[in-house]
Amino acid sequence: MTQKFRRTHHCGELSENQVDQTVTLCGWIHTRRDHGGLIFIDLWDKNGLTQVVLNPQIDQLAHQEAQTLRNNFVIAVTGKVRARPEDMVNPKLATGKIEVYVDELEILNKSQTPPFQGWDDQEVSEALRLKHRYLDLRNARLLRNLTLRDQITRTARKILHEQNFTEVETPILTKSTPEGARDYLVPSRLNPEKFYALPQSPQLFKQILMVAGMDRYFQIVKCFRDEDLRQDRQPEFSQIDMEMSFVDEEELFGLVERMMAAIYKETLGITIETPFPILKYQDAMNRFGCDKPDLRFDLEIVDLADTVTGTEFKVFADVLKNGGQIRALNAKKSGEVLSRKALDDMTELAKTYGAKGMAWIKVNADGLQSPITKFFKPDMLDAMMKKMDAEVGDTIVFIADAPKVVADSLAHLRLDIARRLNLIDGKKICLAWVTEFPLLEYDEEQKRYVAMHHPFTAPMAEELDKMESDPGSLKARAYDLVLNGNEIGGGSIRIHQSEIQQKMFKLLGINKEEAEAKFGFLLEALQYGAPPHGGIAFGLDRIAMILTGSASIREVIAFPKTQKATCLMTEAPSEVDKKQLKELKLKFDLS
RNA sequence: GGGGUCGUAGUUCAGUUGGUUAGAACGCCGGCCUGUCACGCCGGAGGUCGCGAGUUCGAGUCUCGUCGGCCCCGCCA
Repeated sequence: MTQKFRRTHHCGELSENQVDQTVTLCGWIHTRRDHGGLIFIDLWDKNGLTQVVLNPQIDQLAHQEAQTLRNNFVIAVTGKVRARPEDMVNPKLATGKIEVYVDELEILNKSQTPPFQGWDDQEVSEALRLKHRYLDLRNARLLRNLTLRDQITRTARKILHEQNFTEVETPILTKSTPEGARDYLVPSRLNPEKFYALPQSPQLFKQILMVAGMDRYFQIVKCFRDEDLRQDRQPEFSQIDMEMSFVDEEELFGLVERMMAAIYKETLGITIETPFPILKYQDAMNRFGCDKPDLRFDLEIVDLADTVTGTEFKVFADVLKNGGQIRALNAKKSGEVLSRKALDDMTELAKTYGAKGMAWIKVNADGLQSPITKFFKPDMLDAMMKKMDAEVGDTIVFIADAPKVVADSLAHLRLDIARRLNLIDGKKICLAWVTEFPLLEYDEEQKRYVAMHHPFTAPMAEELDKMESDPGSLKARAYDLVLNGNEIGGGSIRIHQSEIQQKMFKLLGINKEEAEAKFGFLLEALQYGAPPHGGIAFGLDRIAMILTGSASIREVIAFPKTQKATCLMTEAPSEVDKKQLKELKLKFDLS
């Protein structure tokens, strides 16, 4: 260190206890108030602010030098801690009862005028914040977010180590595994025309660690998926990834619940209830229209098919005839809030999920108000209203369409209604397991089944015999952990027998040669004493986002990417030297 | 691939029906100031209105294209 004095304290830790001590503080000039005679400086580091005072009567030289100081300069000051007189105490500052009278001032570095003061809570465009992330990260909110994130990983590591887990690193340069998201590819110089892929998850490696007898593995690990970004999706993100041998759902759930409880306790001081409720996939879909329901409020979907069977209302009749559904939500006591305009907006929302429209009935004191009541006979209308438990002041919204459209639309309308009616208690924490997912989904485009979770997920034991006869009805030993309507983790009990794994590939339309080429190493490993095993992976960024109450995942990532997957600070991705391309034997097709 | 929205001083924004020299606040620069803590007072500098076409006597304002930020659909085993 070339500076004259070594730091003795952080800004923000001095109190009346250090009065009369000589201290050295280092930090950034947050604000400077030059009174001509006295100069006050609020000196900042990540621990807080301390006011330092330069008085020409104490040190002429330091005071003179302080006149050249500007915001954002990095300085070291040495001086005596003084108690502030009663009337000069600043109650807004943690260190407001003291100040440091400077004897010596050293400028450690100057600074350009920054484009914005990171410390302030002034609204600055996110693009500018990302370009100068080093300024932005000084903001107390972001510092808190990153600190909380650190507390999450620290707690997870602690709990998992206590439970005899070992953290093992798996490769970042690995093999491209189709089935799933797009891979990020890395060309291999030593193997021209061949590529590594960045892992979408350490899935296969952690299973192989189980074959190795590692017994309990975890890793806090970066994963990569080359898909479009969202508020809660980045191309590189972090997982708390774990896998256990000789485990079943019950044991795994218990362990995860202890980990989540510890995380809430350590980060926010909140005690959460365990065990978490378990919701079957099909029930979640029927009641909430999605597999990650927000359980902080009650509003549930009601099926009206039985009630409206035989209706002459063409829209409903046609949907029923074509195997569709008619389902509805009752927005209780929404009379005032769900105006005509609001209902129009909700219709637009439903349309984004493929609905052709949204029917509604308002239950007014003087009768029903609706564009569709005229199409129904009174007794059918009565039956519908009874089934919906409709009372004066309620609004019923209907979606009639194919099952997927009905589910998607109503799931989002449910959230929309909750926001409009203020049904969500922000303090509530609703964690739940969703289980018994279908093993397979039929992909219309590819005309084949694809794995809903991934192809290594075990089917439920009692259904093994159906693998050939009725694959579409198979259920998986897969589970998601849902927190306030967000999927924060997902996993499964895996297939540990190579015969079953091969059957699974067959169901997915992956033939022997293909399976061999893509996953041969796993199939081989499964033949050498693979224990029964299962695991789960948590989205660390999402958990941090929810625990910090952040609006976006970018608020809990130090250096996030934009929606076009670029980094505004480094300007990655960028063009590279021709020489580099040549070494990699890469050329672009410019046709 | 598609839909929406935003882009004006360093920053956050205003800018009327298309009309003279594009404004404010904060920040910045200079001066004054010994108890401020969002210090105060006085003065000053600072603009390719994202970029490119077009319409018009005249465009920050209207049209088209394009680039970028954000939100969403598709996509995300």
